[in-house]
Amino acid sequence: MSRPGTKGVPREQREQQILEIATTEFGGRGYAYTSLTDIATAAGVSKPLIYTYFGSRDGLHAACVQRAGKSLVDAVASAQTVSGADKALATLTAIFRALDGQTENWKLIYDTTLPRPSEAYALAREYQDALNTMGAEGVAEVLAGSDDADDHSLLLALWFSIVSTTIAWWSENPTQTPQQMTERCLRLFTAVRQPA
Amino acid sequence: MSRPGTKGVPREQREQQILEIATTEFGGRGYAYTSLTDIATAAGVSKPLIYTYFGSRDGLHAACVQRAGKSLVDAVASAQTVSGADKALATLTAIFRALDGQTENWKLIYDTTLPRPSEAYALAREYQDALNTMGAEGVAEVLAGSDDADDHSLLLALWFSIVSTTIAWWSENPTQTPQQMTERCLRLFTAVRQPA
DNA sequence: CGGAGAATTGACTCTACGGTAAATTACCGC
DNA sequence: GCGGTAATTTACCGTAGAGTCAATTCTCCG
Repeated sequence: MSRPGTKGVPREQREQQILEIATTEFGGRGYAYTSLTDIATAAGVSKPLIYTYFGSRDGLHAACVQRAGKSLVDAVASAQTVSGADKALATLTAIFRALDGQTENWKLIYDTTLPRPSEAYALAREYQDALNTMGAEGVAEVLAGSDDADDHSLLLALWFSIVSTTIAWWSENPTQTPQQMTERCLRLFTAVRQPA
Repeated sequence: MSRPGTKGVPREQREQQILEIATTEFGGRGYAYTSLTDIATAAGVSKPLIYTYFGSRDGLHAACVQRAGKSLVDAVASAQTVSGADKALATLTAIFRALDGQTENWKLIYDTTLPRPSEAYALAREYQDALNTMGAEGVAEVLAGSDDADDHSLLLALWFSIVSTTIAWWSENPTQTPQQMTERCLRLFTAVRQPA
């Protein structure tokens, strides 16, 4: 593309730029289908530069995941109002508000093409669990009477996947506002609750 | 490994053997992380043989998906008793019974590492949809009053993911019998229904 | 103005994988 | 027994992607 030699962009700034693009790429196509060459091209930068800054493909990916994960956790935490009843639904609402505009981050953290097991998956999983735990309290409430560990385990997994699916649905129907999503979920929730 | 020349195994039989092994490999590690060399080695057969019989990696994968998909659809269809109330739960039960021993097939059809979009994904998706539709009737019932298409769309996606997640959980806790799974789901279902 | 160090790249290596060509062996009908 | 055909392999090609080396240019400080 262009000649070698510095362009005067300081490292910190380039790193941020690369992280943003890489997050979009990794999140969009998935880890398994995103090559460093792809990212370098998209970022308008050469491959060796990425290596000098992030060490390896996995290093870059890890950096993206950390950034995205922190951002999501912060957003959800600060959006979470301590509502009394129906904590689960409140958490969903918080997530919807927090996610407005960070769907790339979400897709990165919940990338299903990550190899399992792997370092990359383990790291993403940490943030998944962190976000998960924020909703777990309300979920555990539902099974207050029971002490069956497997029941809790499965219900948590289900909660997990419900959130993921809803977000995925949202990112395929992006015209929806957080407000609308909340209302929609409330409708479905109550509909399911009512005996048929 | 061994010298060329036939070993007297007829084509049909070899094909079946390869299909079985390939299903396990594709289903286990995921499409994105399973190479033909892996499969050939696991099947104790050479790569060109697979090409002669299935044409390409995608050809082999497609054959696996068809086989697995048909088997699953058949099993679920025949296990599905027309119970009156709570069709969704009945379908889940049917799936649990049908799935006993075919978790490999399930993992293949619901492989999340498939590239999207792609022929391979489209085919797997067909069977996902087919299985999905079998439960969809009960799901639609829940929203009998509403005609909001988006509501139906999201709820269907959720149903979808609930089934997937439960199966995934099961395949990580394989000591559970279908009976136990059914009871567990019933417990969770009623627990969620009761207002907290 | 000169040079040290940061920023940046083109061009390379190595490996793994999808796919192919051609040769080899065993079986089966005549 | 013999030739045709089905079954099967070894050895190879082309490509793409991870990772590396050494050279080049800019900036900024003295």
